[in-house]
Amino acid sequence: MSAEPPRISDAEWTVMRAIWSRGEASATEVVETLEGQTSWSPRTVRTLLGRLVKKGALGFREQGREYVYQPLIDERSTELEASRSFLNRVFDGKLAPFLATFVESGNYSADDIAALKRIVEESESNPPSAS
Amino acid sequence: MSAEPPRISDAEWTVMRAIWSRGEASATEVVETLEGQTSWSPRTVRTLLGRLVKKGALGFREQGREYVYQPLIDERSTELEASRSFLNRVFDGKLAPFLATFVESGNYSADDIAALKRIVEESESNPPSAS
DNA sequence: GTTCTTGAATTACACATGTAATCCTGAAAG
DNA sequence: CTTTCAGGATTACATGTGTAATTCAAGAAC
Repeated sequence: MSAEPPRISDAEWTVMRAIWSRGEASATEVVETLEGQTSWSPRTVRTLLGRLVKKGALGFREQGREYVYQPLIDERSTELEASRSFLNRVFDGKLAPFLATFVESGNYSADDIAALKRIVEESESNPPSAS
Repeated sequence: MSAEPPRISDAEWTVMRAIWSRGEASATEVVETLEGQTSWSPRTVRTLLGRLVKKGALGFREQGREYVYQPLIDERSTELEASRSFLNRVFDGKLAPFLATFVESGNYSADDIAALKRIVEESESNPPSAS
């Protein structure tokens, strides 16, 4: 029934995150948000916005001479899909080896540990299905 | 000093994992390994092997009429780099939101929880640096 | 009203990627 | 020796991606 979720490229993720974080945003606002984060020309940002519209990731309404863009895809589920696809590609779909490799390298923070703890506790009262 | 680690594409990851899992492998062996996992033509597999050599991800030695390919890049560090790059793209580099989103969806196994537990315990005796 | 400006739409362009087919060469088969 | 075959090397080709420049049209400024 529903179409496949569009594939979001690397650069496009940057734009989507800017818009998700604001709820909606005009092209100019996106450009401003991304200055300092990237060194893209405003042209480039507009190109990416256009591509995201064509892909069905963004919609827009006209506000005077400008477009105000809003997400048509859900942040959480898009992140989840990307996570799944990443784990499949690199870790055969398994979370544990990802954690092992990642954490082994020391690339995590106290926040991350807190998140882990919460997850472990939760899972104890509400166990997942088998491996 | 050392060159940038090569970017490995989606299809190339499949090939790399096949070779890492065997230590080294001839083209024919890789093709055989991937039958059943993919529906690629043997041509395609050979193309990917060639590209990985050109990228510096694989080396080879001649064995009779065939090449035997071996990894030139380390599995762990390549995985780590991919993980880092993924987290940056999708989760602003932060592990905790990734875990939250991923685990919230129920996409994890008892194994994963066990891995989490181990990590939490370890970190208690050996805390990470600040966020 | 004519010109300037600014957005959106269209076009550009090289390199990456998925997915092979074709070409070339040396070894195997006869 | 001549023909065949199997591998590697080269070429193909549409689509995606990063990164913009150019064009077009309507409102803003004279």
